[in-house]
Amino acid sequence: MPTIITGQFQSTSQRQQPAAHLTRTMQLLEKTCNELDTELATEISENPALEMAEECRCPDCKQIIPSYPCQACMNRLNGTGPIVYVAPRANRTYSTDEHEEYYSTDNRLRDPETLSEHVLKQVAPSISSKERKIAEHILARLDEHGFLIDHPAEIATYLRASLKMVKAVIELIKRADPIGVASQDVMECLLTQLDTLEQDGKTHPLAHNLLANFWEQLARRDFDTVARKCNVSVQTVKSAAKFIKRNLSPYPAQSHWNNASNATGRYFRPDVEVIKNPHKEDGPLIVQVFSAARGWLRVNSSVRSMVSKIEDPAKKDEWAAYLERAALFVKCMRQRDNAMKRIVKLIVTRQPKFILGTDKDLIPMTRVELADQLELHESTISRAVANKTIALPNGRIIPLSTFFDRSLAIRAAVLTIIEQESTAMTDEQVAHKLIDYDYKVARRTVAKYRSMLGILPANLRARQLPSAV
DNA sequence: CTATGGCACGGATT
DNA sequence: AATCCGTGCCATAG
Repeated sequence: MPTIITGQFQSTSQRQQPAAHLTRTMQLLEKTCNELDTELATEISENPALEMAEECRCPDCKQIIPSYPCQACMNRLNGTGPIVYVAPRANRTYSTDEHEEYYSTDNRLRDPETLSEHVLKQVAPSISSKERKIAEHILARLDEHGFLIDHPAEIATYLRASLKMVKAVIELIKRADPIGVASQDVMECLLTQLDTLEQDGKTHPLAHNLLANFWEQLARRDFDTVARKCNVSVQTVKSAAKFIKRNLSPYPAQSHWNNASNATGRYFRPDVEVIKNPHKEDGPLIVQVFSAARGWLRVNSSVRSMVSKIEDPAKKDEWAAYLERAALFVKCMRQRDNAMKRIVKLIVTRQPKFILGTDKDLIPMTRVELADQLELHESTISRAVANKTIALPNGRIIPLSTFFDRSLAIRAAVLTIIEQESTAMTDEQVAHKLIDYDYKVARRTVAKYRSMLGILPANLRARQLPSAV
């Protein structure tokens, strides 16, 4: 068996590759490390010729090593850009303090669980099976903020349930952990949260009235008018507003996990992790690409030697097929890991400032550029990046696709401009200011970015930016 | 009259 | 081929 660890696949048609290898590798490439885990488990259980050795081997040089990463390979790579290596998920070294928390207490990293599952778990025990079906449907129809898309009546018709029952289930869900989830709008959500707080005895006398009747004025911080109409002092109104801002969150999904861009969830355990060099402060970044579970995946050698001794031809074929399949799987798995490694290495090499710095340090790049440079097909990059997440040294876990976000840096610039403004700037003015930062965008586009950032328009933004609506 | 947001078009990206 | 993104045009609110 020739070794394949250095194998790369070419997009050129100069040599017809066996399709099975290629497609299988691509399938594996699409999977996140969590999905790969289950894939691997079934493959191993179905195929006796495949084994997961306990010994720890370096995926690069294949030497037996005491722990990841392979010291020899690290030394070899030292000095030339980031150190990137493939690591099994279970075996982690480099547990600096800040790094350790990823795997223990930090609840962003518990097992993957979507918002829907999270809520369903809470309400399920106390409802009937019919109600449960309704709950499932409702939870499947939440938008990215955690609001209900459909009208309750629609749901009732669709599921042929009574409107009363649907409403009851919604009420129940609204009281579950991200309080206010499945509300129909911001207002309903806030009121629900306030209600729950009141039941706990924590409340502000003015809060309810303010929310229900003076939301508009509150949003534009027009405290004077409110104070006059309520017949109380401005100070009281301000304290009530402060109470609201501190204790209530307009978007239920956001309080649950801060990354609003993924309503589908599964953004918890990263596929890639970048950490600072624990030995040298300014040393090369250390990057782990997580692969299948633990240990060293290989074809079981005792099975192989046994097969050659089998007499019965039918039996022999059967086992030979197992062997072949195992070899294929191992090969594809290593190709997959190798491709991931190369891609991630290039990304990290190109974006050190973003990884260590902030959003505005992101250098725009496209998948095509990477594909050219790595001599891979652009769809290969797409697969490798899709649905994957990366943990940055500062603890944030973001989608790998963020690196290909054309406008992230500009949005960051918009944010800083507006934060530093003395008087509220119109979109036009912001657009003009952006030229100083070497960004040329239309006024309309600034408006889009602004709303993406959740910043109110200039006329409602007299002084500061409350993060509401 | 000005600033903004909705709609939709076209070009780039995947 | 499908999707995403920036932008222009136009209606509307203040």
